[in-house]
Amino acid sequence: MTNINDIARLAGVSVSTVSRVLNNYKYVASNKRESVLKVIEEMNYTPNKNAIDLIRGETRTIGVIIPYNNNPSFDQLLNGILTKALEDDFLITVLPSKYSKEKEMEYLEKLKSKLFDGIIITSRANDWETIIPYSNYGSIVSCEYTEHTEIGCSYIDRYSSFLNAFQLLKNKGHRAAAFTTARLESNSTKQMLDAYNQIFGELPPGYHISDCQCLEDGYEAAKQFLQLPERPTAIYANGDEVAGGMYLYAKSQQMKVPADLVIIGQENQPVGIGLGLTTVDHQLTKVGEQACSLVIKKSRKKVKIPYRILERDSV
Amino acid sequence: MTNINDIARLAGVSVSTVSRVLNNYKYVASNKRESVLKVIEEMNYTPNKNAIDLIRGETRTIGVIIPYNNNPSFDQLLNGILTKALEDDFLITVLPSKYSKEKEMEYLEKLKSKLFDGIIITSRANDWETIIPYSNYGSIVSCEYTEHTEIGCSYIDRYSSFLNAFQLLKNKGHRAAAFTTARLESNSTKQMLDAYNQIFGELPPGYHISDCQCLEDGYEAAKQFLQLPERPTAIYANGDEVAGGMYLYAKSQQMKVPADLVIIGQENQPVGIGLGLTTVDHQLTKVGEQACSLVIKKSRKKVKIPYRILERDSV
DNA sequence: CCTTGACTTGAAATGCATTTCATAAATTAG
DNA sequence: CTAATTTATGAAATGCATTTCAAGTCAAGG
Repeated sequence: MTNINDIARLAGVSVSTVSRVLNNYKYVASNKRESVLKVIEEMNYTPNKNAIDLIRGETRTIGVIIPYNNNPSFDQLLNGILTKALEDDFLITVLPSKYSKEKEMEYLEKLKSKLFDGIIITSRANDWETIIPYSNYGSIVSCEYTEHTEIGCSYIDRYSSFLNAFQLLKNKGHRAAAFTTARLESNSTKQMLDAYNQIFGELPPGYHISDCQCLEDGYEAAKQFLQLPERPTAIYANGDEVAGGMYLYAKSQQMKVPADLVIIGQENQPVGIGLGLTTVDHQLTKVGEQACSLVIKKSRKKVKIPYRILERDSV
Repeated sequence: MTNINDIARLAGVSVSTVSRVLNNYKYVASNKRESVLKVIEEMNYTPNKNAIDLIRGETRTIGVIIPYNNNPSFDQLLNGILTKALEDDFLITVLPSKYSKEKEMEYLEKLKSKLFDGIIITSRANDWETIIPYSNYGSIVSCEYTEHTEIGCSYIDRYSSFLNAFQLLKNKGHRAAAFTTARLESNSTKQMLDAYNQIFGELPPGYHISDCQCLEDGYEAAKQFLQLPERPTAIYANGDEVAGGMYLYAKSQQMKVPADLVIIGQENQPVGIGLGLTTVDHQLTKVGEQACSLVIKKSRKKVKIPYRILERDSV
């Protein structure tokens, strides 16, 4: 491979001058600039990006930790992040964690090793205490709210959105509701339980199923809910695909939505539009865009993204 | 920042020895190894990955060119790629192109500049002639078939799948079918037109609408199709989300699927499962996995991934 | 005519870790 | 008890481009 020294030699100038040409520095005699460019062209030379990143100490690359790479919510976040990164000429490296603490640390180590200028954590397995020291090595932005001042946040007030959704159900005359969540130990699940308690009081046994991700999970969850002795009249699903599965199960039992069963979904996904499901749209694409914007600006601001409830025909 | 020289000095050894410890080289006296590790611990040292990549000449990072980052088909491909990359400890950088030739070249230049060990092209804007020279700088794998021996391929025989889908419709008694595609100038569209011609002969005017991506596009397409003087009895949609939109439009017109209108979708997406749409599943996740596997192995093989038709209730 | 500021250029230092080469000591084999 | 390995270590070269520093030229201003 030809490098900057070869170019300098062949063009009869110093490497400094070649570097100046490469970086469009003003003060280079035009004849020298010409001949350098000519040699670059002839030798088909491209500067080595690793050398540049090494000396500049930055890579214009952002790492994005996502637990699952086949999950529509994280796809929405990633979509927003990519859009913003493209605008500002940053690269995005996707870091799937499967909620493994070790994998997560491995990725944070890569921030420390100068591979990324910053990291966006869409969801995490480790404690903040473990993560925060790494904010010394690059900007870290979270898609979940945290008090810690070292971490920028682009977040949703989920507690409030859950409160609103449950209130909507209560207003329609339901005295309880079943619901699904993703990970049992997540912050989001905690907020869900709190919001439920706030609106409906005690949760009837069997009214909460966790680890739901996809349409099939929703189908199974609905089956379980509807086999309970006190079957729920309303269900909140943590995603429209999950809600879609519930809808299908209800249909298979000759139940009508919303007459026999009310379903409310989340994230405004295509299947929800298709089935006319009412949904709580947390606008994850916007959350992603904002997160990316914060990490690029090395900002530690806390930015709340508004959610909205899209009422369709399932409530 | 502390570097390998600092560690060497503080541990009273040479940088070579520190490097040996770092890379678990066998022949290091255990007492020296201990003291090096101790200093590394104390100084909270992490080697600079850019320096390592520079000298090793490889990054264990693969770039993935995708035209759209909010498209379910490309999400499926990416999903497969990420799964395989995680297994083999490679990183994935997502490179959105929007089918811009310039952006694409920019990304290929990054391969040349040693930022990536290889590139996966899920779909392209440039000619192969323009792309191929870059295969000298790293392995390039395409998710579309090409004769060029420089390029590895993990591909689907779309012509065959379209042939099969149209034959299915013909067998059910349809004498023509309308269909949607993504980009008009894509290879896939060409194959579609050829397959149509093979099965049904000449395409009735207005029976092909391009640039369809999402549910809303499908809704609009169905509207246009069903307003034609000779309205089609069957439609092939380039994606289940598009098909979902068609389904919705048909419903809005009090039409029954499949009695009044037959719809066949593509890629086995959640909305299709939800609506019970028959679909041509090209198994894009597998295509992605295979593509990633090829690029990691620097293989130029041509691997055909089998498709399958999932018959549900819309045909 | 001298000073000042705008140009122009190259040598050398810098960023950081790996790897080759040379050397030497300690074992093992014959 | 040699010869051949194995073990152990450091100096120096290597990968590559940027940036600072020093120094020189040239033209304009006073």
